Amino acid sequence: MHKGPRREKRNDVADLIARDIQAGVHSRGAWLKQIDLQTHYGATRIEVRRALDRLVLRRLAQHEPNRGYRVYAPDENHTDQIRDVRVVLETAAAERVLETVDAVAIEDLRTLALAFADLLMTGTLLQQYEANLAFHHRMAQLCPNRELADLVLEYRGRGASAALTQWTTRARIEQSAREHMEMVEALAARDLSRLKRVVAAHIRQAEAGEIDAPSSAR
Amino acid sequence: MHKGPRREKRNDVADLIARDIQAGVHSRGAWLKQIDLQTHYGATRIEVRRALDRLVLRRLAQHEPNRGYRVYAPDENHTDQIRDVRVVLETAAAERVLETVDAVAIEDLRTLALAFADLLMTGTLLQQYEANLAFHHRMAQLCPNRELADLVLEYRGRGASAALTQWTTRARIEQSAREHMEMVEALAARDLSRLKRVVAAHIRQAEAGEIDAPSSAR
DNA sequence: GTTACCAAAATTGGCGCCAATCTTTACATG
DNA sequence: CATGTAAAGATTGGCGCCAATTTTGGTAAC
Repeated sequence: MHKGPRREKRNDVADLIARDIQAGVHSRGAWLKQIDLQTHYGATRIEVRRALDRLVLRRLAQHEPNRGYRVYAPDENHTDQIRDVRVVLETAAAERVLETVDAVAIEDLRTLALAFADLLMTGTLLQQYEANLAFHHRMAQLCPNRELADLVLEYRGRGASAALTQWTTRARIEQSAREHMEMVEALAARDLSRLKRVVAAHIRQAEAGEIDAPSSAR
Repeated sequence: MHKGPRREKRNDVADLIARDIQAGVHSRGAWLKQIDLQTHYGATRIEVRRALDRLVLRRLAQHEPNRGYRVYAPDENHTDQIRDVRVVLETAAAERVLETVDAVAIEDLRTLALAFADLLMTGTLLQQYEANLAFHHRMAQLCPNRELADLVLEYRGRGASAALTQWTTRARIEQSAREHMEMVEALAARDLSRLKRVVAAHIRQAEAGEIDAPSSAR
């Protein structure tokens, strides 16, 4: 387990630790000792240091000189703000997707949305997670503004992943699957306001009606 | 010169280099050689490396393994995309500013806008640049979503700075000053659509009429 | 004159070592 | 038994060294 693939450690270590922080493996306030991290993640000392430095920039850890790094679990306020930013970015991206997408790409997306829906019955959580990721990645790729698309994907990795925190009930996952389908339908119908509404609701994990005011998060 | 204050080198070196990149000291595409940087900024090798790593995360530099770091050099198409992202971010931020700003803050902004306008006659380009920066920094600070505000400021540093590339004529700078004032007026009048229009026009450096379609940039 | 190739120089980037600092333990003192 | 103090241990974090790689400069061959 401790010897994953060797490619691109440069980003990976920070992402792995970030994932584990959000999954609760490292409890908040706990010290992130460099020795533990290098043994646990199979990384070298320098990679660990770089990762810790990046976690500070992401506000997932804080640094106390000569003491070390400790987990700084994002407070509720902060995660709300990140979610708010995601709504801004993804609705803007969706708007640009809608303007340029063609029928082939829409069918492609529909296939991915259906694949996710199918896995609700038969798949493991990991498979569902990956199918969900595939759908959103494809959606981002359809955004003609690559810069915006990259930013969307970057911020998807920030807030706690939905698979761990928000897919609490089967009903909630099924709701996500329905929202995927509705995005595809809105794209096919070129219905911009509907698309933006469902994208925002999907991120906020709220009913589409509740999220009309794009301002609640402070 | 090479012995600045010793506090908090951890962030400072990256910020110093970032500032110089935006000021044009390091031309785009140029190699950021570690030895040059440590002599020029009076920093150690490790500080330079950390700074370079952070500049990559901020997308102000690119890393090529075993070659080094070079100043990020977006092509024209990419620059358009970054500008498009800035419109998305700053209009969203402006919307959130409008919802929470009070009369005192508006007067504060008006003072900064007037200070910029005054410098059009009397000030140097550098003073104008800094007054412009002060106005936009204050505007960002008024955004209750800190994450969004930080992202706005980060993206202001990407793309070429307006002072060097877009303030080509006196008329254009005066237009910028007028737009600052109009933002203040729109805030005071709680006129959201007007505010968004002028913010978008300000970024695109186009007349407010031309930019209604938020989609032109690919 | 141009191209191919090889050697030398320069640069990056990783690793180990060690000093500085903080924490813990042991001990002495009241 | 509590408390203050000093030594020992553990951890971080910086510095120098060196291998890997690329670029440069020079030389020979065509």
